[in-house]
Amino acid sequence: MSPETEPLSALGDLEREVIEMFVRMADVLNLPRSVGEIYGLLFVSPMPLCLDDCRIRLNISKGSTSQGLKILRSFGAIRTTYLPDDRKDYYLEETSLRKIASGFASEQIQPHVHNGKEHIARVRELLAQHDGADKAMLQEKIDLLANWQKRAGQTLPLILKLIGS
Amino acid sequence: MSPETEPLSALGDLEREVIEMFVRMADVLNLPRSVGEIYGLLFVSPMPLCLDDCRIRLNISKGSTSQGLKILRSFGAIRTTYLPDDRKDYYLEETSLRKIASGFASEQIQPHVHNGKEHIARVRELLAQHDGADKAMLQEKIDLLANWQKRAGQTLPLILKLIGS
DNA sequence: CATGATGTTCACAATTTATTGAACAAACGG
DNA sequence: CCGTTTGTTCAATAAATTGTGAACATCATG
Repeated sequence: MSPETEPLSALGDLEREVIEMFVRMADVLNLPRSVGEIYGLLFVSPMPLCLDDCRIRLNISKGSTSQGLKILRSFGAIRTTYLPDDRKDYYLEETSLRKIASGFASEQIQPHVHNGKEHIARVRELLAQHDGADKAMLQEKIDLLANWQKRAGQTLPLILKLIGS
Repeated sequence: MSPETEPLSALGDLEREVIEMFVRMADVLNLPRSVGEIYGLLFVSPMPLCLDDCRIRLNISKGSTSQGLKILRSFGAIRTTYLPDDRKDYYLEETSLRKIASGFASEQIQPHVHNGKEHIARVRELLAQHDGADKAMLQEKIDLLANWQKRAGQTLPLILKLIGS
């Protein structure tokens, strides 16, 4: 009569709706759809789930499930729990937005920012060698670019502070 | 001898390097590569460029160029200038990070956030109809989700303030 | 009008990214 | 050791995204 809640049953309307929200978030964050699905499922689930629970309920492949769980672990969006007398890994969603955002920032965004710094250094070298009427203008532009870079780098940690606990 | 600076010549090392930075930024922001290329070219260029200048120097198609300029206009990353005695549109990069970020936020991010609100309302409806032992837990989870949504919505404008002028 | 210059659109092609599933560890218990 | 359970990896495939270029609109000018 009432909708199923066991991990191996099909998804109910409410679960599907919540999962869809996370699929959209995944899209905004440029993560594979399956990552959103898995996190969403764990989020609505009242109990920790193992790889096969996720795979079966979401009807996705073993490979995608394994990859998706790995990505979610990589920025701390999920945690592992060990159930007694069970060899399988069970997963639990992290519910602290700050922790997730922080993990995401340091794993998926910082690398780009860091890389950007090296790039600017390289551009500055090239500018030193450069001769021409436009040199002054280029100097200004590159300073502006470095300034953007700096502000972006400062803003990230600030956002995390603002997001609070 | 010294590198070319005329709009119709091939790209110099410095230009290529700067453009590559913007291509990477485009990637982070989930925009097509060509959009990054076009903005980068306008950014390093000492003078406004028209569609054909961009197309030829970047060696991309007319279609991509037209689309890319449209996207950049859509969130105010570039502006149009009119040169006397010339029917063509010339484009100039916007150099205010605040303006660009603000345009990007309202054009590319807000829609998702807005959509999210409707979604939560729908989930709440479904929860009202829902019976089961897990109802209390789901209520908490959905409240948490709504809270995230709210904080994300508040954080966006705050970021823009922090980015300053 | 006819012409040429400028810019947009859109079906198709090329490219990139995600998913699948089978082969491969690893580890446990008999 | 062997078979079973669990999870990972990766080459092949499928799906989604981006780029192309030709056809089309627009408009200023003679």
